[in-house]
This record gives sequence, structure tokens and C-alpha cells, in this order.
Amino acid sequence: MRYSKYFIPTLKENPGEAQVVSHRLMLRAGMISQLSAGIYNWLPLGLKVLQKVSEIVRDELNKASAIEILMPTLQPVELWQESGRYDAYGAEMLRIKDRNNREYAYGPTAEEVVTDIFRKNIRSYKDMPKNLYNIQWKFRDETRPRFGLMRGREFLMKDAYSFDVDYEAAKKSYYRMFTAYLNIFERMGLKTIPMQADTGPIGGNLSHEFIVLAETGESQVYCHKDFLKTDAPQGVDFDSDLLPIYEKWTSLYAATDEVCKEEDIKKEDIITARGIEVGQVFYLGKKYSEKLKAEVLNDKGQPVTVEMGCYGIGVSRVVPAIIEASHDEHGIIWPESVAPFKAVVINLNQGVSETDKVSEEIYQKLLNAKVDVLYDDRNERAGVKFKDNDLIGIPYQIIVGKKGLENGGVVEFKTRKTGEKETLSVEEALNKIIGK
RNA sequence: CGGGGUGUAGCUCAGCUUGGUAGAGUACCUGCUUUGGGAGCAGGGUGCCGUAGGUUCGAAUCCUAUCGCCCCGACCA
Repeated sequence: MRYSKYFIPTLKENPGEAQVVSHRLMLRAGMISQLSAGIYNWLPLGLKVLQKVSEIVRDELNKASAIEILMPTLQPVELWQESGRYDAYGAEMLRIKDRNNREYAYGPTAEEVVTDIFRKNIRSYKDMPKNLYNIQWKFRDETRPRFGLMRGREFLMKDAYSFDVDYEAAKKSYYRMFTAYLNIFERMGLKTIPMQADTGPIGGNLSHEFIVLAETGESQVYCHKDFLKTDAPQGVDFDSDLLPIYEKWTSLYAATDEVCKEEDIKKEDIITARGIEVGQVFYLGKKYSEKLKAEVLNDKGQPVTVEMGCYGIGVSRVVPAIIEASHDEHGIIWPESVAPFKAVVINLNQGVSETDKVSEEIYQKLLNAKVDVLYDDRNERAGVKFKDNDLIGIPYQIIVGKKGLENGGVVEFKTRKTGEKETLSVEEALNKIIGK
């Protein structure tokens, strides 16, 4: 992509409305712009990151045998009346009437709709288990939206729902999602810790919040220090017994400020940190299947009400969470897996035939190698280009300048994360990118 | 929803106390110079001073209402 033909409206100054670092940086990097309270436009750079995050979620869920569907944003309120949540959900649910005065909800979540899909299509235990998910815009009419996308009213959420014939099977579904979540966040370059969460009226202990550790996180969390050196499992066979993985990750202490106990957090090896919740897994039992009569016949030919679980990831919230966990005073530092571009070619002397020629050549070779590359071909001074590119945080910069070309035909290879600059030949610089 | 703040140029903000021609920096446009860390000089204002009433000879400024946005709290992916 040529920067001169693209659309990245960066800001030199901090917008007044943004207080938290991720919000400020997303606005300044031209990723998003605010349309209304808690409602944002996704500009090209922001959209690319959102898509990369979505793709990782999708890929890992598919590996765990979840099946993607797409449910509408608008849901007839009759389903909510049937589940009993029409009144319970309150003012957070945005209600809309159509021209025939029929009432709809802009879905804040989709238990009712997905259960309806299940009950209308699945009749036998032989067709179980099933895990259906979608990545769809949700709306919750928060009384006070804040922190940019971290707590907007409209947000992109991945919500998965498992259906099993009995509790034992439901637990296995839970472990599958639990394990998939470890992999998902690891791939995004995030240090995430599952923490025991409140299960409310359902009871039991099968609910975990996935908390990203970030110095500027919104809430105080406590966890065993060994979590810092625990890596997500690799190459998991999702048909195997996942209980050991689950136990490994839940045996160590981890709790948010809301649920922790005074005596626990004072123990040795427990560290204090800041965190952001990016996902939650939850065993639902028969809460919705009972109300909505989602039943199948078991192997004895008897009808049983199915066991459900729900599993959310705030996809649009993950983006600022990554920024909170990965930035410096110059701007964003994207982990490679979610970066809007893998590399940027910065031509410091646009219009000078030699630098134009070499920059163009590097750009074309990277394109040919299927590298998602940005070419900063703007007619701007070097300083502007350095500042903008550090701000938008693309992992690798290949800097092409007159000086280097005259001085042995070299370019600079800069790693955004470390700030390290290496002087390399064009060939070497290309290999650094293509080889990765 | 309780408490506080704020709305003036694309952005950051001054002007309001004490009413009298709409401002600065930056961005943007033109020209010349410059060209490796947000350049210099010269020229250009792009504005329903959130909106609606009111007071006044005269309102960005005072009064009333209303809307938007931000922050703290309660609440939450």
C-alpha cells in the first residue's frame, strides 16, 4: 500500500476527549474516530488490526471444533420474553420499533437466538456436541461509556455457545474453549491470565475471566508469579483430554480486586498487577435451554434438556488492550501477528531518483513475496515520516535515504519494538523481512 | 443515574470576571528556500463562538432553557 494514496489521518496533538493511553494512541494514529458517545468509526488502519484480531480468533476457534455462523444484530423481543430476560436486562438493551410497531432489540448478546437455532435444528444426541459462534456487533446502552473502545456502547464481540447432552460433556466443551482462549491471546502477543469469576445465579466454579496484564490496565489483579513464565500449550489435540491443561492453569492463584480475599493476596509469590478483561468463559447449564425448551433425545430415547456454555471475547476491546500492553512514548508497538502492516518502507528523499528507485524496488519485492507492506512515499520531510511511522507502530521499518545509498548503497533496518537500527544492504534488509 | 467540568478555526486552546470589529499556536492552500527526527520566510481565515429564547443601542461574554461531549462514582465485554 502506498501511504500517499492511503488514509491514515494522524494527529500531532492529543485530542482533548481521550484520557487513557490506548484511546489517545488510536485517535492519534488515525485508527478510529468518534461518531457519538461510545460509538466509533473504524478507519483503515484500525480496521486492518480489527480484522487481524478477528482472524486469529476465528482460526483458533475453528481448530477447537467451533463452527462459525452469523446472527443478526436485531432480535425480535419475543425471544427475550420467552427467556425471561426482556424485563431483567433493563435499560442497557436498546429497543427499537419497526414500521409495524413490532419491537426489536439491538442484540447485547445472543443466547436466545442461538438457542432458538439449536432447538429448531438439532433433535438427537448423535448430533452433539455443537459449538456455534459468531463475530458480530453488539450494543449495550451503557450509562457511561468511556475509555474509547475499551468501554464503548457498540462493540464487536465473538460469542460462542456450546451445547452438550450432559454435564460431563459440557465440562469438556468448557475446557476446549478455555484452552483455545489461551492460544488465541498468546498469538496476539498478550500475557493473559484466566481468573476465577463470579458465577452468579448459575453457581459452580466454571467461569473464568481472561485478563490481559498491562501496566495501565483498568483493574487491580493478583496472581501467582509463576503465571508470568507459563506459556500457552502448543499444538493441542482438541479431541484429547484437556483437563490437565485446565488444571495447570487454574491451580495457581489468580483473582481480580473484586473477588480476592485479603489473606490470599498477602501470601508469598503473589504479585500485584493491573489488568484488562478481554474474554470470559461461562458454564450456563440449563438456564436458557430450559426456558426455550432446547431438548434432544438421548441414547435411551428419552428427551433431555441440553447443557450450555457461553464464551465471549471483546474483539474490538482486544485492540486497545494490546495497545495498553504494548506502547512507548513514541506510539504503538504492534505485535507482528496483529500489526496493520508487517513492514514499512520509508523513503526519506521522495523525488530523488536514486532513493525513489531503490524504495520502489524494495516495495515491489516485498509485495511479490506476499508481505503486507506499507510504502511511505509521501512528499514529507524525514522527521514527519519518522514520527508518523513510530506512532502507527508497524514492527519493521526499512529506511531508504540518500546518505546510505551514496555510502555503499545501504539502507537502515529499524525494529520498532527495540528501536534498534541496523545498517544493511538492500538484499539483507529484504531477507530480514521475508525470512521471518 | 448522582456529582463535577466543558462546548470558540480541522486539532490544542485564549478571550467571558468588567458586554463594544473573532484571536493564538498548529494544521491546511500558494510561492520561494530547505531536505535523516513533526523545517524557514512571505502571503492566505477556512468561524451559525453547541442550539433556542431573553436582557441590552449592542451578547462569544450577562440570564433561562435545552442538547452534545468529557471526568469521578454506581454499573459493565
